[in-house]
Amino acid sequence: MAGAGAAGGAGGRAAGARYRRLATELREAIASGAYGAGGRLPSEEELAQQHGVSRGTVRQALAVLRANGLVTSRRGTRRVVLGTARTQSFFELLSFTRWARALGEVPGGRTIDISSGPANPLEAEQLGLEPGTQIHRVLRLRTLSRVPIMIERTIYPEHIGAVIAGLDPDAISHTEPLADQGVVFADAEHTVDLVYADDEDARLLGCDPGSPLMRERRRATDPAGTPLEWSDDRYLPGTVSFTVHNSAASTALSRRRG
Amino acid sequence: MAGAGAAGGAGGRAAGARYRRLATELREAIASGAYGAGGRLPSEEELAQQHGVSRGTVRQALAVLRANGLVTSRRGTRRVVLGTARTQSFFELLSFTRWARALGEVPGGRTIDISSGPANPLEAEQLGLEPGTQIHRVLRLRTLSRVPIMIERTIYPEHIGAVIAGLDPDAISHTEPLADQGVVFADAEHTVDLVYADDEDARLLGCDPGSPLMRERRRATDPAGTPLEWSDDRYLPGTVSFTVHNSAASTALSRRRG
DNA sequence: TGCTTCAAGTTGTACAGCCAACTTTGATCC
DNA sequence: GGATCAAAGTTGGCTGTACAACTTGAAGCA
Repeated sequence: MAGAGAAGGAGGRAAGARYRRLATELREAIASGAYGAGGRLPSEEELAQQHGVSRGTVRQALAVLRANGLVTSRRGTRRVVLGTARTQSFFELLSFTRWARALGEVPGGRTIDISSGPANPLEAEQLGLEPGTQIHRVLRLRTLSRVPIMIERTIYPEHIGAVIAGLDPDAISHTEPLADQGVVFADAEHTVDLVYADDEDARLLGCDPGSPLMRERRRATDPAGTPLEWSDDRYLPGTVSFTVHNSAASTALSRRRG
Repeated sequence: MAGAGAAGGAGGRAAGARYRRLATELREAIASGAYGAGGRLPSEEELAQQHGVSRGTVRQALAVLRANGLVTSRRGTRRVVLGTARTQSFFELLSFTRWARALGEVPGGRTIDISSGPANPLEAEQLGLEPGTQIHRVLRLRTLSRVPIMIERTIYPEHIGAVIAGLDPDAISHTEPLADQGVVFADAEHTVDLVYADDEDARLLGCDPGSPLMRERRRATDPAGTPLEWSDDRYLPGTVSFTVHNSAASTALSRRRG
């Protein structure tokens, strides 16, 4: 069996690459407590034989768990289980709706304003376009179980905005219909800081002007690096926190001045 | 030349693994604009020949850049340069001193209080110890160019605290001496949210009690997953922001309720 | 012009093997 | 009893090979 290939070879019953499926299986096994809290994983060789794959494929799967902070990884000893699970996915961070549902809460959204027009220089830079290019703007109030939580100001390039504009105005999720239309979100950059509510923020969120808010600014791109959306989300205090795992091996987090 | 091995084989002049050195070289090449903004990288095969390594090693190096959000990565086309550079390292996030120096500012620290004693239940959980175990506590005011920026409350398990206690009280960095003593920081989990200054915060930072602060709570561990420190850092508004890059392939960021 | 088809180029996935570096354990020795 | 050393076990690192999946641009055709 030299060179089985990705989907054409032996397995091929489910979707995705073999190592991804293996990573999911291992994540679920850990979550179910199969190895215990703080327990040791089987050796790479054992896992390879158990699942009928090569050691290289096992290592790819384990690298995923490692990056998510689920297991340790050091030379000389078997891997140790750290967190029992972290179901959080890339999309739960991108989509307010997905996130809320994963929490077991009821997401809501009221579209305050929707418009399109030429991008000002700032907006153009955020979306990597030339100033004056047509863009779409959406302002929405987001709720959890009918309670206002966050105010969301998003801008889209024209080809994305056209899809958004065609949606049901009462649609709760905007991200999911995009995915259905074949728009692929691949990367995102999130910046978190503290700002003070302006008059519009205060009116919509029901707080005082000048009161503090958690701000998350986000730029999402497709696999080619082309910006798909840029958003400025402002949360009422006490409603969210952001958690990051990083390691000496792979760092994606940074602290910035101001 | 089948199976050259890590440091024993051909190269071996500098420190670290071959793919890490290659990743650094590529990062610097990108930062210097060698491939232009938005330019294309050479193919994996070309890079392999240019640097005298196998394609597998090139791919390991590129995976690092990918995780840092420096380049795209999609099947069928050459990689495209995204960000021009992100020198930020794991340690600049861990160490206030390292971070400040990378910014070109002068870091300062005044130790307000240092003590040791048995851990209360909360502290014990944060460090993964039994309640009542001896721990060390440090309270410090951090400054940039003599201006107060942040208040830092850190606790250490005994074996680390012993090293801290032996330091010069005026030492600016605590993390760096630990590294010199052979303490290896491998992983960290950071949680960012918004809190209101208590009386102590306000007195030390020179703000009003109840005024908003950015809080970063951090747990750092060694390669085996054993906690080395737990810290609660509170920044004055407008002094910092936190940025994260994540992708559908590897997610380490999550948003949480409250 | 506009469309399809094809071929070349590039990255993704998977396999196999080898050695190095490190951890742990147990045996040996003093 | 305690320190030292050897061996086994495990992960890290690197190479080589093969094929699949995808992107792109050019050729060909209507």
